[in-house]
Amino acid sequence: MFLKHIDLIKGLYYSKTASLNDLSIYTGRSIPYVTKGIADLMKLDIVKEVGIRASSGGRKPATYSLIADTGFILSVAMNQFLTRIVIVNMNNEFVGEVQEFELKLGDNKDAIHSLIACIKAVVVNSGLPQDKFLAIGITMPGFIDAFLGNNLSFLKAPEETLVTYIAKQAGLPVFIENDSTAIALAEQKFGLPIARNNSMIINLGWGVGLGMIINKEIFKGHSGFAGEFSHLPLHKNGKLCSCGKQGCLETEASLLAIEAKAAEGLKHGQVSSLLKYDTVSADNIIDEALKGDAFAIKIIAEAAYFIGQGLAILLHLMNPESIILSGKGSVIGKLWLSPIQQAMNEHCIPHLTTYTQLAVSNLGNNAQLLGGVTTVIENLYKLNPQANISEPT
Amino acid sequence: MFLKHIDLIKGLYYSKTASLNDLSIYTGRSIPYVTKGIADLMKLDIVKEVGIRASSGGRKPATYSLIADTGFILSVAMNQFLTRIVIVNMNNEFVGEVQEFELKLGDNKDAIHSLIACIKAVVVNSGLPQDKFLAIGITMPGFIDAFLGNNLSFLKAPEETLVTYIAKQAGLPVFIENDSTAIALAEQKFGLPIARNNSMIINLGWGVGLGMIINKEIFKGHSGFAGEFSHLPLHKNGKLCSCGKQGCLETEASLLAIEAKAAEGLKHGQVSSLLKYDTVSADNIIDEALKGDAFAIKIIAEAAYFIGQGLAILLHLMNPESIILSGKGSVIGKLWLSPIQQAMNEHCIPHLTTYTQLAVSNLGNNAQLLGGVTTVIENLYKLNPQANISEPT
DNA sequence: GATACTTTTTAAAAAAAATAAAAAGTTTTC
DNA sequence: GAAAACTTTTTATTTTTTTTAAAAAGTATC
Repeated sequence: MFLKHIDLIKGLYYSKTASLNDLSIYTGRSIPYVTKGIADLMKLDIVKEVGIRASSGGRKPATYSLIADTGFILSVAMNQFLTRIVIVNMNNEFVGEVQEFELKLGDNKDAIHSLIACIKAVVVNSGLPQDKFLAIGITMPGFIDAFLGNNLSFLKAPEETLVTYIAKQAGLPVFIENDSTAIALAEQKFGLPIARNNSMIINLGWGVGLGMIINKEIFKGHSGFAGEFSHLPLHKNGKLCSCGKQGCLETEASLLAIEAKAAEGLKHGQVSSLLKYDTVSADNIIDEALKGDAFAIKIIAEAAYFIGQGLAILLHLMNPESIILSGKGSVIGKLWLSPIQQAMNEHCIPHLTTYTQLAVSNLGNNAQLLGGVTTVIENLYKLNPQANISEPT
Repeated sequence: MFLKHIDLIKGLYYSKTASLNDLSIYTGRSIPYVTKGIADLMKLDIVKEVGIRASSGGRKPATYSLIADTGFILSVAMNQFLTRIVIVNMNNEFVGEVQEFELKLGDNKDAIHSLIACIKAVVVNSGLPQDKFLAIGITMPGFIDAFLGNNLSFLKAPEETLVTYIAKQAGLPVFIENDSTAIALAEQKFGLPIARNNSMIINLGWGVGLGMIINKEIFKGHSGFAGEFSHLPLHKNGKLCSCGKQGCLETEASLLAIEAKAAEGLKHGQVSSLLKYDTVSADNIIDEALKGDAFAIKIIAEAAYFIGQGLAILLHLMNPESIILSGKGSVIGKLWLSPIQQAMNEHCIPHLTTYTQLAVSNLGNNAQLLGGVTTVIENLYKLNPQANISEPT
């Protein structure tokens, strides 16, 4: 009964409020079918009617929404150094503040236990009953095997898959996804309209990630490794990359590369407001660039130009509707835009750039957290319904 | 009645012989539905039962095929210099020989009229009644707007679209497609099994074309320009490309580039069996390379290495199941393979190449012609059925 | 060589979509 | 400014398609 209507729940979740007609279009099913389904969900107290919407001519449609506290999702967004956790209700609203935990992913045998402790703490401190949580969505860097539930790069679990281990410890279903893929999911569902059909989502972070939306769907390639933008062999700089090769794009264009360049510059006597910090972090550089520090702006623009070079290649191959700058680094979106556009124009077939819009995400630093939620929603059909959204028998 | 069963006709065309169960899987419809459909098509004398197939245990299935002379398709495969035309029946068999016509596409105001004359000649000489032809499928280089039916690069028609003009002159429906896309279509339908789901089809010809198969479907991008592999900005050689930029991949790796390099080498005193030709053509180079000429092999290997460099980028981004070398140049497939594989290994993240198979097409020089046929079959639903496969009323 | 297991085909029931009609608004027009 | 014409949503009915079940026709095994 409940499982049959998962697509309606997804449609309502992503649109927040929808009419029967909207849902018929979203699900691709007939209006009578949707009408019956919504009636069922209202009987189960999962959906409620929220009002009548204006019409451009014709009868005004009734609109429906999910009931916000029917269930909650725990979204866990990890990067190399920081883990952020938030609780989200069925109206896609954050419940309480985003909580941050310093947690080093690489070279840290204890990472998985720290992670579980953080998750438990957030669940307990929320004051919400455990059975109100639908599932946990964890998003993080690395080669993720979402099917088996393992991260091939970080967080090895003892003698079972990462997902089953955390699920057992936390007492909740767990789904995992790669951080860049998660950000692409978030942009697809909650971002700009031009990001929905054919879009390249760039994750500006400690690497330069790429999530691809092709024909409205996330594309991960034959074995799940598509979108390795960060390791495109574009430079002959001899710099060794974490992947083992030399000259990868990320050796010149990631936040890590920017940090290194800043440190190098300051050591050689660069004048900059960055000098006031003991050790210069990416966050410092972002802050000072926003305040107008010339040196900070220059090294960001340099990295942006290299990203633009890579994007020119992407443009030739994929001819996307849009390229969206998202992830941690996108909060200084405007600083990236013009050098990227410049590089793209220089390196593309004439006029090819006119078919693709370059834009900064409107999701800010929340993209990855929303991607974790989306990962759960997309996997809703795998949950045993009785365990969570209870169905009157 | 007929239109409803187009998907069954497509399934039978591509598989040549199929059981009801095969067709149910192919069309995604239930067996009762397929059973009724095939019965309908048999009444219309479009399909016949061709026998009973062996079974791996259980009742032997009846198998069905299209009746070969129900209709014919004219496939026209053009390149910069040569146009090849063949008639194909409903069992995907060539009827008569492939006919070749020298026809220059670029800088030739008369090209469209020459083309129409060639088509008319083939139709008349076939001795088949005009109304037995379903449609004409024309495949050629250039930016093709398959929706409107225009080639933005070559063959401008006076005051209407290219498709409507040729259709009017030839008295038959016309569909057009880009040559590399057509080759990808042919590989998808008639090529190796590994080319069906996620495959990059390389068209080794006067340029280096790319047709992408993503999630079992041809991907053309947001505005139809995806797959511009030939113009990836990978070289700093200063060589001007036909696209207006410098250093495109095709300036080093296409048959045109190979011709130029051969001429250059011979002028500077290279020892080679190529010296016996007045002007060296790509066909000569291919021939002599096959016979073992060291110089010919060397320049082909050089070009192949550059293609491999480009493919490394493709591999990082798309993580395909396979890369298929197809098109005119694939007849010397084995000469390309090892330098391409070498370059891919050198420029890819370790192990990434192990997930992708590199293979030479089994369709030889027929890929583009088969692509023209496929273009027609894929557009079958647009035809007025009564005009061609006649339906008893 | 009878029994157990597969696969295909046919028949009956259930589900979903397409169609048609009704209801409820908007906009146009005289 | 009210009636006609047009839109859009909702409800009811019919048709199409799928699902389920059963039968038919083989193959493999002990």
